[in-house]
Formats: sequence, C-alpha cells, structure tokens
Amino acid sequence: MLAGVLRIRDRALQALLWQRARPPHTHRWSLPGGRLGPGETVERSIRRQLAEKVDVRELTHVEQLSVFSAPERVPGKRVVATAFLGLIPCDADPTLPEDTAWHPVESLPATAFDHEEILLTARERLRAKLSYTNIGFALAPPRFTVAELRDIYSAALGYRVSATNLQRVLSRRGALEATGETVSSGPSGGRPPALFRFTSRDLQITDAFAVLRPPS
Amino acid sequence: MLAGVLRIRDRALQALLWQRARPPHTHRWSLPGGRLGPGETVERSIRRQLAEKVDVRELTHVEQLSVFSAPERVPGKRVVATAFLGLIPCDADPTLPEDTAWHPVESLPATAFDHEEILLTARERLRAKLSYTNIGFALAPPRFTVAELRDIYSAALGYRVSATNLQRVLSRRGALEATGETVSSGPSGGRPPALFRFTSRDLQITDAFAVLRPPS
DNA sequence: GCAAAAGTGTTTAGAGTACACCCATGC
DNA sequence: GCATGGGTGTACTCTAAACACTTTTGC
Repeated sequence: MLAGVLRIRDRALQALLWQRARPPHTHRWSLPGGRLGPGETVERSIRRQLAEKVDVRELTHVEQLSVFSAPERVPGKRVVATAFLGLIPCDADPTLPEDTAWHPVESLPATAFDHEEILLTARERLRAKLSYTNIGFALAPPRFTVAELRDIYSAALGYRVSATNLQRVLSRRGALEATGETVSSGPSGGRPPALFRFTSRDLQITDAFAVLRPPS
Repeated sequence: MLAGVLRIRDRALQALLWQRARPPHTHRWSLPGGRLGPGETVERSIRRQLAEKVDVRELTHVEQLSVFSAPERVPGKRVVATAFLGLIPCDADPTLPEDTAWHPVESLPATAFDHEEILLTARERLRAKLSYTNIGFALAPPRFTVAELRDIYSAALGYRVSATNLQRVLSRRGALEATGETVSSGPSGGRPPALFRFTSRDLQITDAFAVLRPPS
C-alpha cells in the first residue's frame, strides 16, 4: 500500500517522498506506505501509515487510485501495491522525519520501483477531479482569496487559470462562497481582496452528467 | 479478485453470477473471480479467471474498480478483493457453465458477501463512463442501428435516451460513424435504418475537460 | 493622480436538448 | 394513401471563456 501525497507550495505541485537507506534502490526516493494490518480497511491502513510522516488531521482527502501488480515492479518476491491519492492543504506545514521531504512533481529525483508512475497517476486523478468536483477544498486553506485559489489551481493543473472564470464556475456550482471578510491589499497596492471558502469540505461531484442527462 | 461482468439483453443490464454449492453462503450468487497467480498482473489474472465462465474474446473491456477490504466482508480469514468491471457486447451469447447465469442488475437474487455492493459500483462506473467516453463500443455489436444503440444506452443508464441526440453527441465527438449500409425495415414498415459503428474499439475519453480547459 | 490588483458586466462561442419536419419503407 | 419508424434541420438554453470596464487600495 502506497500513497501519492500531494500539496501545493511555491506555485508547484509537490509530492511527499522518503529516501531509502537500504537496498533495494538505496538512496532512491519512495512513496510512503506500509502493509495492511488485520482488522483494518485499506483506507484506514493508509491513513495509519501516513500518520508516521505527517499529522493525519492535515490529510484533507484520501482516495484509492488503483492496484499496481506488474510482476517485476519490485525485485524479489512479488508485491502487489494498492495506490492512493492523498491531499494536504497548502497552509499546513507538517514537521517531517529526517529522511522525508517534498519534491516538485515536475522535477522528481530518482524514484524507486514504479513510484513515479504511481505519482503521475495520482496527479492525473487530481487534475481530472479539479474539473468536475469540489476537490480544491483539499488543497486550499480554510479561507483564501480568489487569487490564491487561482494559483493553487494553476499549479495543480499545470497551466494558467483565469481567476475571473474560476470564481464564476465554482460559485455557480455552489462550491464557493464569500465569507464577507476582506484582507488588506499588498505593498504594491490594489483593491483589497475578499476572502472565500468552499461550502463543503467533503468531496462532492459538482458536474455529474456531462451529457445524456436524464430528462428534466 | 472479483469481476462484475455486465451486458445488455432484453433491454436490461445483466450481471454474470454463479451459484455457490458450498458454504459459506450456500446457494447464494457470487461474482466470478479467483486468486492472483504468480507472474501475472491483476488484469491478466481476472481475464484468466473469467475465461472459465465466458469466451475471453468476447470481453470487450476490463478495468479496475477498487479494492474492497472491509474486515468482515467475508467470514473467517480476512480476504481483500480487487474488483473489476467487465463488459460483453449484446450480440455475444457465450455458453455458460451449469451453475452460472445472467441476472438483471435491477432484480438481483440473494448475493453472497458484498458482491451486490461491488456490482452497483460496477454499474455506476459504467454509467459515468457512458457520459464522457466511447465505452458504448464494449456493449454494442460491431454494427448497429441508432435505435439499437439507443436501447443499449437506455438500459445501461436506466432512463430513456433520445436516439436523435445520442447520434449527434457521439458523432460530433468522433466516436460514431456511418458504415454506409442500411438494413431493411421491420414488418411494421418505416424507413430502413442505417448501420453505424464505433470509430474505435479502445476506450477513449471523448469529453476530457468539462471545465477549466487549458487556453486554446 | 497613477499604478496595481480585485471584482463585475457583457459578449461570444459551443455543446446539448427539444422538437418540428422530411424521408423511405411495408402494407 | 397512410402508418411507422428513421433521420435531419433548427431553435433554444446553458455553460463557460474572453475581455472590457469599474472598484478600491498603496504610494
């Protein structure tokens, strides 16, 4: 069981990795994970594994990706991995163990086994769900300006997103609401931005039927 | 490893189930599946398992659903199941083993363990992908009239689909094309329908970005 | 006043649905 | 001819992207 844990920092999508001290693949970087214990579901187990790396309360979203089972994915005895996507908001800053660090997904270090493939799967899942769900709540702080949210979406999607349209799409779908508060503007001036929040902090599909909708 | 194998027949979505002869859950109906063998991926393994029930060449699509791992999902020793969705076109009619039969998903018999939950997960995955992929190819025969395709989509989705709009949506997306052939009309008359086919028989996402598209 | 950033108004484009209408056949 | 089912033309709606414009601040 492995998890691609992602967050946004410095306008980049980062992944949580730990450096292997022992063979196989010594010094390469691995996804956090562990073995399924008795009496726990895979979801509960992966949260338990991740608790050794980050504060679990900061894990705002966890979901299954898929099973990776290529016979040669790790040397030696056959190991099947159930992979997960985990998300952490950008305001969280968990203290990490010595061997653990964040790495931009765009410029990964040498990774162990098939962990890069798993990370790319995690990134694609996140990108897809940004489009038709409210999953942005899992990357954003509790309150934020539209400009901050635009930077989060831009970093996750890998292209520039328009703040204007982002606000309108999420608002129309009922995923975003203004708190009524504003923040003072920065040193270079400008109108003070309003603070927004996600209306729900549970995953919701906001654009269920792309086509072939049931008759209204 | 378990598979929810679905097909359309008699305007209904049907699932492949086999009746248990021995405990636990004697006489209840189970999903086909088996254990992962050494040196095979889970995808290859589930195809091998299903080969005992149906002709594998008729399996037009197989994909992972998720891992079901509730500790009490089966009595006795803890068993984790990787679940799959399998699809069979409606013109295929494989000869089945004695203990195996098709059952409408709308009126399932008594099922074993959590197999009904897995089947409903399979149905939801199919319904979602009908909306944004060309997955209909896996349920339809090689050539078909739009009316036949409308019945397939209607049965799978559980509501009446318009033949007019179905043809237009799939055509505009480049998933559907006319073969140029026509069939003679039925005994009650009517214009002879044209035969269509899917342009690809591999899964393709036809409506990738619902929103927040990259700039064009 | 002026630059900067936030936020709103408005136009445009495209997809999808609904529905009227035409087409080709059996009887 | 007429019913029947297939297929096309077209209008309407809705979403979202693009962009101009207004608002509100710092300096």
